[in-house]
Amino acid sequence: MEYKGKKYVSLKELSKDIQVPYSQLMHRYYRTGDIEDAVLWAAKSEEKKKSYILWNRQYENVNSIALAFGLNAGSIFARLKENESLEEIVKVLLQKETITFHGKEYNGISALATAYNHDPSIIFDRLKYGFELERALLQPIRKINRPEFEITYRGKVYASKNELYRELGIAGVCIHEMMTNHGTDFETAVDIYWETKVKAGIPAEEMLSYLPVCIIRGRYYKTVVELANEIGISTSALATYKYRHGCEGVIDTLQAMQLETKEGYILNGKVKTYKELIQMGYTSSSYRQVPKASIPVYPQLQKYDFTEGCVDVMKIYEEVKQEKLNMEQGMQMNM
DNA sequence: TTAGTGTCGCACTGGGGAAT
DNA sequence: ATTCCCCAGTGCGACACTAA
Repeated sequence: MEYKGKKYVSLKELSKDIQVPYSQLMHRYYRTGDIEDAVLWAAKSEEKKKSYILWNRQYENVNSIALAFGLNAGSIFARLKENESLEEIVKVLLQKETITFHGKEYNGISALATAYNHDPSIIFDRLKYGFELERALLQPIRKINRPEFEITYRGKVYASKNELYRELGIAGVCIHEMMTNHGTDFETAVDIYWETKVKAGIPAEEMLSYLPVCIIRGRYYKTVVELANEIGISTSALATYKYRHGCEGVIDTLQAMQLETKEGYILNGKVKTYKELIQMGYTSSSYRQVPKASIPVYPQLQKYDFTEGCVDVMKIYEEVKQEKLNMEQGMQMNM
């Protein structure tokens, strides 16, 4: 074969001569039959491989690096665009652990975007075409003027779906996910989110990229794990109680758990359980002489108030979702 | 409480079209 | 060339639930 005017007896010889990996060259060449293209492709693949070498270790892609170091891949991507070395990026990110912007720490770009009341998708988009964080977050979003993107929701006209997301403070991914996971149409998906948001008392201007499990006096709990950790109870205890007692949400479960009491025995001013008394040498008849008292099963919960300012968002969401899905089904039945 | 199980959704990723 | 828009994924860890 011939490459750049020079003749070679084999691909192998060519690969050796121009220092391009043989297997990639062969792979491409036998599919396209174009030697120029194959060389470019093979060289590029080699270069790409090299670009993901970090501390003498080869990675498939940025995602695997992010995974290996517990970092946000998006942050690495954004910095790679600034031509920083991979080493430097990871080092810096490892030190910070989270994304720092204007002196505040955020757990990922998505959290940062919503903190600035942006739909994360537009921030991802902007980063994709090279915006730096500052610009991506602060530059106003241009108005668009394309009638084909216009959409009407509850009588109001929005220039695009994205504008509707911004106005209602619901990230597009939420709507998209609802549509794919529950097979709803666009309007029903928006209805479900919007109504949940309103009923939960979350202001429209607050952008949501997820629904919190619950809100307790202004604090959003993203997961049950987060809540359980904070109040000092295991998630399994919470889940089991909920399951066994048929509770509807996390808040009513906690309320019920708070009221749960068991028999205790007062000994020298301290509360002992039946089991402890037996271990201490009491017999099945003598322990009955010890004065009894009713004590809470979950003492760690007693100091919390789960009624005032508590919103069980997941419960509201489930109710609204069921109602809307039934309504949608009813509509289809009538048609 | 731990273990098992199956599902879900977070946080992107990617790619194309068109107005600006 | 840039910057919006749209849609369509997707990996995998986190999750809820259940049982023992």
